[in-house]
Amino acid sequence: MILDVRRLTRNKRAKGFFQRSAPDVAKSILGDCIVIRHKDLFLAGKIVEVESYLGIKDDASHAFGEKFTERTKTMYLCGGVVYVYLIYGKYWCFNIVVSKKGDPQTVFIRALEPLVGIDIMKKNRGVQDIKKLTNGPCRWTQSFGVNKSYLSRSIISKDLFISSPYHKPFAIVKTRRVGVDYAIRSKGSLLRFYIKDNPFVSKR
DNA sequence: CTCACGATTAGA
DNA sequence: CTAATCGTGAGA
Repeated sequence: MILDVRRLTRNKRAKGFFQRSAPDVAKSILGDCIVIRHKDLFLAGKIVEVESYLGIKDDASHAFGEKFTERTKTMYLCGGVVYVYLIYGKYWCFNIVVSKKGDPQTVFIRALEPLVGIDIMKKNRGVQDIKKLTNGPCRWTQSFGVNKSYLSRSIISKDLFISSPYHKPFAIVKTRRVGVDYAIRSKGSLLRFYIKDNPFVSKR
């Protein structure tokens, strides 16, 4: 399968795709590619692991109980923009805001399979092992050079978009979300989805 | 202004 | 298993 940027651009996901519930978007985005322009080159990876966050009623969500702060206000925008935040003082977590304006649901991208620009990813992350470039939520963002400047950016643009250039059939595994045991009420919900047997899914 | 902490990772 | 590391948010 040849994956050039032209082909990726032709199959771009449109605005309406993101105006649905987080679990719906999360499941249908599996197997898609995320494409990010890095300087004058494009980086791309296949989305192999995601989680959905349900917003106001989800006690694992930053927007639980209608929490509205400088950080979370982006989550209340209309679906189709990026929500990034810094964790542990050094890593960036990348989410896509979905659903309608005022309903802060998000899809958290946890792992990719590297496709285009692998040499740049190695350089950005300072790691040579391809298996460790993108197999975690803050590993792939490091490889792709994601930082605070991505906050509130559109996920339907020339330099940053989701593409569905092909879809080989695959099985989807549903599990509990990772690292949200503090969420008494929703920690047991099956809101994490990944492609069965894909070697780039993050380790527990 | 102060201070506890995290949707993780690397390393012992 | 634990330390790292700092912006954010809640509270004084």
